[in-house]
Amino acid sequence: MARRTERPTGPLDPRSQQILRAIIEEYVVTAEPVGSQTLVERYGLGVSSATVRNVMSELEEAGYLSHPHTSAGRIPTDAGYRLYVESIAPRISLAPVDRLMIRHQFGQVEFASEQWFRLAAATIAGTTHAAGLATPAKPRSCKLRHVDLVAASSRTASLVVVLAEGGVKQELIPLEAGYDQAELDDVARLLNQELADKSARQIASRVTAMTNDPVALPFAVRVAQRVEKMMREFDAATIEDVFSDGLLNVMSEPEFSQSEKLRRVFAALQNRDYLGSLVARLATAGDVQVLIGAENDRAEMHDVSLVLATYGQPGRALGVVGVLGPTRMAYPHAIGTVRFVSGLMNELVEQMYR
Amino acid sequence: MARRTERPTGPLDPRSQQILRAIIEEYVVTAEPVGSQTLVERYGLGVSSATVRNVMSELEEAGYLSHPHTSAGRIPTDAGYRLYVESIAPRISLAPVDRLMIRHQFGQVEFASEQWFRLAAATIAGTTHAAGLATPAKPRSCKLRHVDLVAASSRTASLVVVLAEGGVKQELIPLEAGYDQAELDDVARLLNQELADKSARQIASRVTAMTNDPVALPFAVRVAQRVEKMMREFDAATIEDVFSDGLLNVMSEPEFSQSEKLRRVFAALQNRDYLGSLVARLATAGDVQVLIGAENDRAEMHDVSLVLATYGQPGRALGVVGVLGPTRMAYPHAIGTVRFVSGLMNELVEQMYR
DNA sequence: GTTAGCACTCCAGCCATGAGAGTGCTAACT
DNA sequence: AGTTAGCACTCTCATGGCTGGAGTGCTAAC
Repeated sequence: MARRTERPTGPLDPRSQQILRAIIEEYVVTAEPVGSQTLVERYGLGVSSATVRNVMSELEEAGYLSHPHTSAGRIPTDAGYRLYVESIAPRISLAPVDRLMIRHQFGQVEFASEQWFRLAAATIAGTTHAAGLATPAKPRSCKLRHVDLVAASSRTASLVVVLAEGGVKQELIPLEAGYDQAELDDVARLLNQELADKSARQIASRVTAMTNDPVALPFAVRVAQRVEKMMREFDAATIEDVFSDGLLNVMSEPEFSQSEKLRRVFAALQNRDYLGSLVARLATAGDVQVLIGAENDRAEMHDVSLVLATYGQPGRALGVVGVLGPTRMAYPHAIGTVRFVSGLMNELVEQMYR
Repeated sequence: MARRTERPTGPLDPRSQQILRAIIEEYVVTAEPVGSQTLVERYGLGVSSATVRNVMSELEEAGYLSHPHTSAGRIPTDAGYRLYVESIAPRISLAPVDRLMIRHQFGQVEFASEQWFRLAAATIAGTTHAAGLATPAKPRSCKLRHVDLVAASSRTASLVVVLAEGGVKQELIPLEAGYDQAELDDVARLLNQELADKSARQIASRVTAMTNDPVALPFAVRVAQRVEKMMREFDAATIEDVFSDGLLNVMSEPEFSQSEKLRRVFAALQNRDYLGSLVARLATAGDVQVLIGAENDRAEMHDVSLVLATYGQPGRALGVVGVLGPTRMAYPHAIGTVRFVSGLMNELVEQMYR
């Protein structure tokens, strides 16, 4: 209680910061509690282990470190990582070697935009040895560009919907009567007149009008309803498509050798709503965002950290790239990688949309 | 050595079979070696534990059972499971409850064929509590139906390729000059004349002809090359798209609580070639195929079993559905489910392609 | 061919033990 | 006042011996 007054409330003095940093960097590689001895040995601190112990106990009291048990070394708390990340984040930039490697990988794939985000996830997973996440840059709300009807067999047609923003979706649709391609073209032309360049909402109202129109061709109405449904799906599916790569990397981390925790993480990732809400949160923030352990809303994610950044243009298309790894993660490298990749993706999107 | 002559070479007598079956069924639920005592208690064998012990040691000598150590119960070997599966496989049919449930789930999704195979994987994972696998029914080799060029921005166009078999693929393509939609339509019309209803091979030769044609429009040639590339990808990507669901289920099995083994399995699954070769093997077999433990080529898969079946029509489109689980797996239910789902998928494909 | 009985084997859990790592405190030093 | 050496103390982890129990394999009797 007497010590209460000593509790540091303001920013840490430089030495404490240095020690915190050393502890984190040591722990990140060893995955074992760090003792005062190892610290003075491996990092040139210029003080004795006793002094380090004093500092460590202050840091613990301030909430930046914790003790698995008495007489064990310290491990960083989420707050410790947070402080660390904030102190280093602004001046992180990725090593030239890594930049070069990533650039090279992106050089391979041309303009097949569908593939960018997969590549981003794979690249991130590769260089960080954690899991890479990426979503395609889906437009906010999209307009129909063009509808296409192609006979696939005598009983089915393929309905292709193309968006102004470049997306495309295809479904099969049954035909009762023996429509031939010319008739399908007529229907498609009609629908394009009615629906092209309209948003999902506008299409919905046009389609209800058509549905109630007694002279409308029933087949055309059916197709129109289908188009409306597909447009609705486009709108809803902002982030449905999270691509992840390298979850296996995370599996081999020692803290996840008992698979139960990781199982929960996987399960949480499959929940689309969760990632959707994350992106919503990110959309406002400019730079790389780091969510450490318990800073994640979900209990399942309390043992992992996320390093995320958006890419694309706020008005038009927005996607997310990021890293998922243990809280004991090489943050500088992860942040550097995510920052660099999101920048690269920005350029690519820029190039794409003029 | 004296016993050598007693070694059973022919089929097992009924009682031995019954005991083998009981051991397997007990082991499948408990995941612990099965002793002679428990066996006579829980299964009405009508003989004493000593007799069971005799039979068990015969079964072990024949290679159907094994011993983790002396004085432990028996566990089935891969050969034991194999015998068991073969003895029950022909007369397995799924319980009406399960049939109903699966039918119901398939009732929800309409004609969006793209989604069938995902649904199949999810359904299988759900009812078997193991991992569900499914590939889309990709056509053997496909013909181009139709090409579409739509301006996406002043500098990019969206190139949509539609296959006769109903597939669709989209990529962005850069425009240097300020093409407008009318010009794009012209190019598309030209390409459709040249390339429609042709296979990937035929398109390739047409495109080389165009490339060498001095009067051909450079932009049209570029697009044609792109189309050719996309067609090649369609052809190559027979099985690239394996959808798996419920790998988490397998993670929670006791034999995989040390995650290393499972990690290997996941890694093997990511290798497309492996699954491709599996499908090739399957294509010839009519019914459900079961691959137990070491029967899998890959060492990584020696601790898991696969229950697989094809669906679709041999000539046209072929896909695979299946279960991946521990060798200690509820085979009857898995086989029943896979058989039923593949039948259902057959019907759906039938309906689709007339 | 089947069964009861029994010796034997091996594992899993338990406890005690000791080494090692690391702390926290106190008293001396600068 | 801050730093350091010294030391007692705590806690974990690996080791080894011990015991109970489960299950087998064998033998002799039915």
